[in-house]
This record gives sequence, structure tokens and C-alpha cells, in this order.
Amino acid sequence: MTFSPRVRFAPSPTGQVHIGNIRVAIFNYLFARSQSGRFLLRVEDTDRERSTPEAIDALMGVLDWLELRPDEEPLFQSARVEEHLAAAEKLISDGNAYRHARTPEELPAVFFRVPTTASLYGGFLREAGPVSHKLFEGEPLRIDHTGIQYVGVSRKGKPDPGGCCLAGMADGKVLAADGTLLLDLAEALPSILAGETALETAGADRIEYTRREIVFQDLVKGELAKPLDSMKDLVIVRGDGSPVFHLANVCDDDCQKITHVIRGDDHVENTYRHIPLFLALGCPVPAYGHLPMIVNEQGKPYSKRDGDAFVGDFRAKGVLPEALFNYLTLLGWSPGDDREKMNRDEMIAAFQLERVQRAPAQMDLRKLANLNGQYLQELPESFYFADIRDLLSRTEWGMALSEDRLVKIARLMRPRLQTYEDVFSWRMFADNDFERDPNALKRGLGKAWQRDALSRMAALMESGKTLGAAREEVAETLELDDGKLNQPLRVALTGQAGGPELLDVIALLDRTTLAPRIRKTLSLLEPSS
RNA sequence: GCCCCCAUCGUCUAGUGGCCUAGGACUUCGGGUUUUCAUCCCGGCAACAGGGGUUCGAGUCCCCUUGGGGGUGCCA
Repeated sequence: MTFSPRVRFAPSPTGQVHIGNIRVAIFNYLFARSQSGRFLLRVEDTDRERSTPEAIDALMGVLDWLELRPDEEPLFQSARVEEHLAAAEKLISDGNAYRHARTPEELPAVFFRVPTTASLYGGFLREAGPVSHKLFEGEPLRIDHTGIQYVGVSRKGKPDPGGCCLAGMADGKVLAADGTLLLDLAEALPSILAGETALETAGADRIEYTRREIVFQDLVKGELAKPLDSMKDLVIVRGDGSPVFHLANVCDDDCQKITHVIRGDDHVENTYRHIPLFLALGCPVPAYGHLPMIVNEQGKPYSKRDGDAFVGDFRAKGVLPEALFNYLTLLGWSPGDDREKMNRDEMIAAFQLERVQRAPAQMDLRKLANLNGQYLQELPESFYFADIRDLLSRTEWGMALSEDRLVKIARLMRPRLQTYEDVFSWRMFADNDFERDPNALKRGLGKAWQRDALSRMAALMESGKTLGAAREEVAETLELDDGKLNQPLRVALTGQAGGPELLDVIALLDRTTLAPRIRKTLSLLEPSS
């Protein structure tokens, strides 16, 4: 039997696609392809406020741009509310969920009860030894069918309020300071669960129970576990009747027959709740893999305010999709050898979830730019020219450039191009209103002799001399070595400290603009006072 | 606070008990080419968070500390 995994990317469309989210999509895609599985899309559009048609378009546009095309029709979560609510009803009638309002003001919501019976957990539960939990003196312990409320003792001896689901302390024994058994939870459980009993014990000193924990094998992190006594029953249907993420997510994963859930690290806590939910619903539990988060250049998590965090931003800056895809793949994963620039087939062939890193990864925009540059260099020339033309047509000066000159410029500038964004510095070829880089001005024209030499050159050129002749004459007059004038000249002409061979650049500049360029650059250096 | 997870150069990473004098890439620095700057080529700096174990031997296994991340919602 061939096992064919099914994975999904399940974003909620909010207008912009975050870089961390798209990396999750990429890893899902790579996993599916490497396992001859299927890559599906589920649009979690239950937030009607933000999930606008525009937001969905943006999402689809990004997936298309990166060629992350799902193998089946996308599932829209909003279309399945009936099924989600039906699942909640089933859980209620099976005794795995209950309606409850925590305060009189709240409408009753549906809570999923973390199962108290070990047999309901399949292989996902294990015992972790006895625990004795000290209670704060004088504070009552409250137990009803929604869970246990208690006040523990903090390390500093202060009251430490806490609570957990009934499952967390299902065999708990509440004891007085002298060891007297105040309550045997195992005995009382049936009537508590039935809602017949709500207890409030005074004089309790401690509660002793066997700790049990949910365990699963994470595909990237290995064995992960969490004690039941750190969990609470969770809302799965709101008071207003709308299903909560946890319910919808689990139902839809079952609906799409998802075998492997590959998602961000921020979901690991949810997995401890989703596993019992699958089980209670009678659905097969998928395998899980949690990917580390991406952090920004400050090493902090990306927040809404961070720039450069949306896929659209990279696209707008002229990052090639192949480069972004490749870079993001390398963020938190490596093929195990020294390869970095890999095409999609190579990445698919090498991809293994076990090889993904377990710690958060920090974005390095410079490395992305470098990689993008490599992709740019090998782009077929016709595509390259088309992209350039497209970008430059956004500017007036770019429109004015003839096709012939544009091709020459594009060829000359290509070797040092890292991002398409850089093409906007090509204005120096078009007119005299290009930006002068202040640092370049300082380096090339910071000294008085440099400005003097350039001003002499301009004067000579204005009297009809060619640039070459002017340079020679000035070099001779000022007794300057060969090449000494090149750097000041480059800065005066282009406003930049670097670039291609100076003569090649000059060859592409309109001869009549040479002297005015120098004059203008020099004028910018004159004291403004 | 409590729960869960993580930890190799500045950054992304290789490394699964001896092959590690810890490798590669980005960044950075130096040199070569270049009448200049850059591209390019060559070279250098730079890390096992700290402390205890286990072992003949530890970056690799265990524990503690520190640091980081995630969670702790009728958000997703």
C-alpha cells in the first residue's frame, strides 16, 4: 500500500500574507511533493470582518506568484459552519462537551471537556508519577463539572490561584493537614460529571493525584508532552453560536482527510487540545510537525508594525519569487550539505521535515538580496529586459529612455544588480536630476583639490573640449597621476561611488549633459549659507 | 506567575560520542585584477551560552543555571 500524505495550508485571509505564514505554506508544499502527497488549501475565513474578497484575492495572488498551487479546490471554512455546529452537538450528546455560562452576564457557550477517562486518549496519554499540590491555607477548593478551582502556594509563599480541568486531577485526594481524607475525587467524579454535585471544601491542605500528560511525536521536535493538570476545558462554540477556531480547524482537517498538520510553533499548545478533540469526534489523529517562528533583524518576533514582513513587500521591491522561495526554505532548514541555491526539484528531493531546525530563525535581508542577485544573473535576458521595462515605466524618466539605450544600460548594470529596486538608481543615465549619494560626494569630492579639478574640467568642456582631453589637461596642469581623477569624476557624473567601468558608463551618457552634470554636482557641495 | 519548547561564528547553517585544528554561505576585513569604484578571484577575522556530571573520549548524552521563543482568550 502506498501511503499518500495530505497536508494543508490554512491561512485566515487578512489582506496581507505574512512571511512566516508563507514559509509554512512552502514547507507544507515541499513535504507533500517530496512524499508524493497532496497539498491543499483551506481558507479560514470565519472572521467576516477581515476576510474580504480583496483579502482572499491577495492570498491567492501570493500563492500563484510563488507557484504554490493547491492540488484540490480550496475549502472555505465559512461554508462549513453547519458541520462544525453539528460536531459540537455530537460532543454534547456523547457527554464530551457541555453548555455553560461562566458568569450570569455571559451567554452560555459550548465547552469541550478534556476527557477524564484514559481509554479515550488512544496512545496519546501517559502517567507521569504522583504529585502533591499544596493549597493555600484558608482558601477553599471548588469543584464542579467544569473543573477545579484552587489556590496554591507560590514559591514565595503567596496565594497562587489556579485551576484545571477535571481530567487533570481525576484521581485526586483532597487531604487535611493531619492527613484526613476530605474528598476522593475518583469516587465523586460520576456525580460531579453528571452535574449533580458541586463541592467546596474548606480546611484542605493539599491535593494528591497522579499526573497524566498528553504525549505525541512531533515530526520536527520529537516527543512533546503536557500535563493534563495544566489544561482547562475549552470553548468550542461561542455564546453567540459561532464555532471557535479549535473546533472548525479539527473538523475541517478531518473533512479534508489531512494526514499531516505542519504549522507554526505558535500552535503547539493547541495540539494538546486538538488531539483529544479528534479522538472524541471519532476522527483519526493526524501527525504533527511544528515549525519554528521567524524573527526580525532585532531577533524579536515580527509584529504587525514591522516592515518587510509581508510577501507583497518583497514582491514590490522586485524580489524574484524563486529567490524568496529558496531563501525561505533555507530559513530553518538545510539539505544537510553545502548547497544553498537550489531549484525547486532539488529542494523537493532533499526535503525532510526531520531536518528542520528547532529554534526560531532570524531573517537576513542581505543574504536574501545576495541570493536574489544570483537568480537575477541567470534569468533569461528577455525576461530580464521585460521586468526592467516594466519597472522603469513607473517613472517618467524611465519612460523617456529609448529601447536601445535601455538594453545597453541594463546589460552594463546587470552584474551588480541584487534587487530590482536598484534599477531606480539608473536615473543617472536619463537626466541630471538623479540622486547624489552624500557619502559618495564626501569620498570623491570631499577635498578641495578634487572640486577644483572638476571645476576646471567643466570649464574646459564648456569651451568645447572633449571630456578625455579635459581630463588630460587638468591632470597635467595639476600634476596628478593617471586615474587620480577617475573617482572624483565618477562621483561628479553619477553621484555614486561605485558602478561599472567608468568609460563604459560615460559612453552611455549624453555627451552634451556631461559638463552640466559636473556643475550641478559641484553646486550641491557649495556651502548653503 | 504557571505550562510547553529551544540554544554552534553578527546572521542562516553543517555536525547524530573519536574523522572537529568545529566546515559552508551571507556580512565584514585584507590582497589580486582594474588608469578609479564595484563585479570577479584569492585570503583573513569570527561560534559550540555558563556550570556540573556520564564516558577512555562530549559541540554531540544527562542535570542545573542563564538567555530566547511559544502558550496561558467566548483570537486565529
